[in-house]
Amino acid sequence: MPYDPSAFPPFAVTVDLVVLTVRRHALCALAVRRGEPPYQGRWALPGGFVRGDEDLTTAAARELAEETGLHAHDPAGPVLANAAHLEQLATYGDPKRDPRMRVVSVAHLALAPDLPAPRPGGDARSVRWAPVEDLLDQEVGYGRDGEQVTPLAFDHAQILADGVERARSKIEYSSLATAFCPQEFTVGELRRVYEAVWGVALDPRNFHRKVTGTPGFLVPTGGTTTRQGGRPAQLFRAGGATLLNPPMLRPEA
Amino acid sequence: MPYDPSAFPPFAVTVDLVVLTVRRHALCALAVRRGEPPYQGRWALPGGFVRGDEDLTTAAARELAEETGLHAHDPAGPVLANAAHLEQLATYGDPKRDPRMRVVSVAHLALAPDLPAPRPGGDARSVRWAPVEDLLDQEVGYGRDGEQVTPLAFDHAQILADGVERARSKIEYSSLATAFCPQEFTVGELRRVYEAVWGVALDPRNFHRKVTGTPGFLVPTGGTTTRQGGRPAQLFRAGGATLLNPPMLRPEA
DNA sequence: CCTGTTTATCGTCAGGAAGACGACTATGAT
DNA sequence: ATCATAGTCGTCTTCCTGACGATAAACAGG
Repeated sequence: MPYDPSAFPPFAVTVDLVVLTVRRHALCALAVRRGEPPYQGRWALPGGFVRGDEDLTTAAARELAEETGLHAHDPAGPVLANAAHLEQLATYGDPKRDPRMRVVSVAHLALAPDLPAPRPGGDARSVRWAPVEDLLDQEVGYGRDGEQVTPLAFDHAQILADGVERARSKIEYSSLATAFCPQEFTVGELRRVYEAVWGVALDPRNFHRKVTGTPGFLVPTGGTTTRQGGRPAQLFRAGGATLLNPPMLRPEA
Repeated sequence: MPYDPSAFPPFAVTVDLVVLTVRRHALCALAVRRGEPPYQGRWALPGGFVRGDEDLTTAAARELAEETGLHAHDPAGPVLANAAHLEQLATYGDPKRDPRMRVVSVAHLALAPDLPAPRPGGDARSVRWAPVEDLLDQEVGYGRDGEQVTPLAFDHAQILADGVERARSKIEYSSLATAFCPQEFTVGELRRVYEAVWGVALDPRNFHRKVTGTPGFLVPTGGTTTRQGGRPAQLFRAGGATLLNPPMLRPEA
């Protein structure tokens, strides 16, 4: 394949973001409202074009920062307060996925703690956190304020579903669930993350035994807190371990 | 983002293939020799441009068929003799990964049984199966015939490493290892697949208990065969189950 | 102050799965 | 006949999990 610009068709390349967080015991995703056709007025995943001199991950981190103010977590860099986990998810390139032109979208998955000030972007009406089950509802779904939130534009329902499935399976065998937690958190808060992402109830005693017994998963900080009423809980931060062995088992049924 | 062709830079989009098989107890990948610059004469992964009206998976399947004669396995279609598992792996888009122009490559992973007639493509000198450890050797590596096979062109060493890691982890919790086997195979042959992919030795008795005790993994065909000398073994084919629960545990250390 | 409620944490017990490994079986090679 | 090679069946111990009782430390309300 010699270098011949006419030998290949030009593509537009975008990054789309599945940004997940846990709010009020529910797994939520970031959605933006489209201002122009196609799919004008419909909700979509945040994203944008990759620039000519930009790496894919860089483009995803830039879009993430623009939409949420979150920084992608750099393992080599300093520990940031507003850091989110960011990884590539999959690439979607159906010739008809965008009616305007041939667009290949490299979807990324970001996991973020619940933002203390949930002010993603400047325009509150055009960006929102929505429970993923509302966004993925097969029937027409409505948000808390009664606004229609589905179906998502383009193939974004498929992308979101893939991202949710990736998150659900990845917290089984990695310590990624801590990406949904603030820097310091309790075992109960971590358990509620698992419960929200998986949509199941977990036994608090067995969960406590499992996470505290896995070396490198949690590091006690020494402090204690009462955040939900009840007995104060120990505070932990994420340990260095990234892989959980043996994994956290997701209840079947 | 209104439709404005000048608002985004054009990209070339390619598919690259990590085609893996098990030959002579070693995990091998398909490599092609480059005929033109850049990296002329170096080995690379097979791949090519995505056509203007083509889905990414379709493009990968087309390249796979062109290079190997293998068909991508379609779960809805008939059972083909020369069927390989094909899935998207990851996308690589560093601005400098191709010195000629901006190329985004959507890498795919294919798993194939050892071909009875290992004649991939027409030109035997330009296509070969090479053990992945030779291709990934940090030092300059040489193939069986003493020919230099590393370093691979472009970022293909990274792509290959990612594909190998995907295969290694995926056979843990799925029945994907059967994709390396012919339609009918013995427990011992399946075990040698695991041993080759993971590079470890497994206990034949525990392995036998595990795979025959997992419902839906293996279906006995009734026949028996002696392929390696020794007592004849039962023949099986892959069952319908795709997920292994509990998973096959990869020995640590 | 006392009691009930909530959340956290520790302990116990039975069942299942896996690693280590002995034993037996059915072929081919010498 | 004997040995080597592979396949298959069992046993035993250990570890992990799920189910669940019990205790601890906070708060709310009478």
